[in-house]
Amino acid sequence: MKKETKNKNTFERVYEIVKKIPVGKITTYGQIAHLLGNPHLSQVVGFALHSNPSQSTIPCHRVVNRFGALAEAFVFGGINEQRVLLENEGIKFLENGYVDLKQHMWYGD
DNA sequence: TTAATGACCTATC
DNA sequence: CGATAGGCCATTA
Repeated sequence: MKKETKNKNTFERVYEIVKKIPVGKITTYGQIAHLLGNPHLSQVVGFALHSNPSQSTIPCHRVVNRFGALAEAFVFGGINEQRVLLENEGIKFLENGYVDLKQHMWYGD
């Protein structure tokens, strides 16, 4: 017996939010978790992207940690690849290799 | 099946 | 002020 089918899990919630990120902007796991209602869901957010069931649909490269640094573990072909992707969208990187959160930090809608 | 981990963040001592 | 532990959800072994 299945339970309710329209039960939207937090996972899908994360996907919806990540997919809603406008081009040229980025967000952090904590921000998404906060939008979900629990700031501690940040772990789930990272896991959602890790599973990446819709890698082609979910711009994981737009999601960075709270420091504005990209997760070196999730880079598909190298951190450089991600930097190029973000720069291609108009995101500027700092000399330290971090993203300028003050410039592209996206706060939900 | 149970158990433990994980691309994290926040709160507390 | 600095460091530590906890927490939440789903996936994987």
